[in-house]
Amino acid sequence: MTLTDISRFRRLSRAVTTQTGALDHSFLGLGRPLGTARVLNAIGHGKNDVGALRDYLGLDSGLMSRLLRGLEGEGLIETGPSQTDARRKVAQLTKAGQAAFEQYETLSDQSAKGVLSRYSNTEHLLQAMDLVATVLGRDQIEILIADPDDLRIQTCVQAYCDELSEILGVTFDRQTSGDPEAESLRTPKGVFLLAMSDGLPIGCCALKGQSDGMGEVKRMWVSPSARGLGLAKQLMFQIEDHARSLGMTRLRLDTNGKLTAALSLYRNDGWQDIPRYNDNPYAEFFFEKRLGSASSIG
Amino acid sequence: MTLTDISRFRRLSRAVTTQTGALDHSFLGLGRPLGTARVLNAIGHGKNDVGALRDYLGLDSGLMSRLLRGLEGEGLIETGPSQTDARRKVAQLTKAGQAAFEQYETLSDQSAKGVLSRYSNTEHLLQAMDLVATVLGRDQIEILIADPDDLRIQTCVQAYCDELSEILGVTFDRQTSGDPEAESLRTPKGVFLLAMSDGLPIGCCALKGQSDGMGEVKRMWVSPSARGLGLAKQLMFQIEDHARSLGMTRLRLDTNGKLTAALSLYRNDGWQDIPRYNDNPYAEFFFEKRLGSASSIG
DNA sequence: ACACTTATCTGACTTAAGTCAGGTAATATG
DNA sequence: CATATTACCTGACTTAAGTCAGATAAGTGT
Repeated sequence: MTLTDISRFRRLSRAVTTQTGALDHSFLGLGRPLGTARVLNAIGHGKNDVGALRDYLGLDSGLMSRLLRGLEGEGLIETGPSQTDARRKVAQLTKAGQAAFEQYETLSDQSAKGVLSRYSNTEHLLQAMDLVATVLGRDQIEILIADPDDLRIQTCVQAYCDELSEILGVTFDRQTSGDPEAESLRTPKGVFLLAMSDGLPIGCCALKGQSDGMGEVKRMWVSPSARGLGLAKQLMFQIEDHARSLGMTRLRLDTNGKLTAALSLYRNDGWQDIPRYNDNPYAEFFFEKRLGSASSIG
Repeated sequence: MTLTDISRFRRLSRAVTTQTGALDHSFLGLGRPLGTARVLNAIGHGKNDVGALRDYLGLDSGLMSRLLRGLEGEGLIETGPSQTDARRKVAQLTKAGQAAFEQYETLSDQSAKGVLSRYSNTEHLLQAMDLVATVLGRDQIEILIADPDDLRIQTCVQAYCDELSEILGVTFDRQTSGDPEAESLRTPKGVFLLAMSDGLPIGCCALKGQSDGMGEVKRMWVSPSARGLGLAKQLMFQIEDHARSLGMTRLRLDTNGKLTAALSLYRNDGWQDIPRYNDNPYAEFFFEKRLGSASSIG
């Protein structure tokens, strides 16, 4: 790590503080203090539970209470006890609150448009932004179990297919590659993991349940903007954990020789080369891993 | 512009607010309020003039005064009247102030290192950060006149040569290409423009004075991180303005066919193809532009 | 039913930040 | 030289933000 690298990063940091400072400041243009505006926006974005709100915004419970009271006084929100636990409170936007929220949204969108229009190669810029945001927000990457039919999973799988088509130089057809039945990717047979970073799906990995304690790993994909962070390894680790808790003892997967990063991931992670076990025309390498026992899912 | 583009940008914005919020917050770890810390850091970074400080940090004169008094009370700075104008004040770090400043610097460096170490392809990440920072900080790009021997100019010219070598596939030698005498690039004969974005040199362009109202444009270069912002056009516009005010009536330049962006810039900007006028072996295209009269340098 | 925990509220604080109307000394201008 | 103007200072304010110690009501475990 050279000194110049650091100064280059700090340049981004400064640029970004200024810019987002300006963004936040623009919120003040609507006449509400920043704290109040933040609460209003968080509620607008679907954070209704007061406890979750406090957590998300990092506010003291006393302060939170007062801010909510203020918004209530302005007629922008309504609060009431949670249905499941009357100690908890939930907040909702009133019609007036929805209107105020949309003002903020419009402002924010305009600001974003303004920045994006400054640069001619928008896609290039957005990719850079994706990468920076993913790296800065790394702590907030969360891996969750999703349904195979979930729209976010579909987005990932589509990206996976598009990318394979490009790398292999032929159209990658899901059916031909042996697209698993959705049912075999749901609990209790299997599982579909989805990696999310601040609302954006950035990776997935499926575990397909078979018989005799055998499982197959499919659709391992990590978005280009999230590569180099060790996400694939993390996904694989969790897949193995799930496999164990589903009673599986062996895992298999197939892959293509052009996916060198995947090959080295598997080989460094205890997978053994085995002979072809299916007729997937895109597959050139086949791996198996025997699972040990002890483990836990964090 | 699609909705997704906007949401992708806003994702960066959020990630970055959080991160830089954390960065700023780390400043609080040293027990000084943010305002005080900002003033101390600004002075440490060479902003000594109190008026310039106020301007830079956007503070009210009363507040500024109090913050300075506080730092003085802690023994971290010393202030005194400016030598040129006794109404003005200048502030300097004391030995203790220097030590405190370095604590902040160390903290900031560590934080930057931490983020950079999260991602394996550091250069790729830094390029993305450069691009984002440049776009976000576009308003702060400033073009100034620099001496040909200025280190920042040398950095740009070196990058220019390296890049040409790569594009042309042969080592680009400055001497062979007709490296101009430094004197012909200084006022009153010519000018060397330097584009800076928040402390980083991101582009340059030289105007070489010749005889008979003739000038030659040399060393037009814009950093990859700053392309697509129209900076080359801006540089060229200012070069032409300087040429006029130096009494020039015609400009020439040569370029290589592989530099397609440059070719279209010149052709769209009123330059006429002319026959070869020198023996620069790297040059394949030659242009001339006749300068009109009225103009001003903003 | 009992003590205990949890989620939110309230009132009384503190601190940071910023605003504004003069005040003073140095400098610029006619 | 008298009269602005400028740069900074001071004191009296306001607002936003945050802290903390109870209070209250709802839920939990034995």
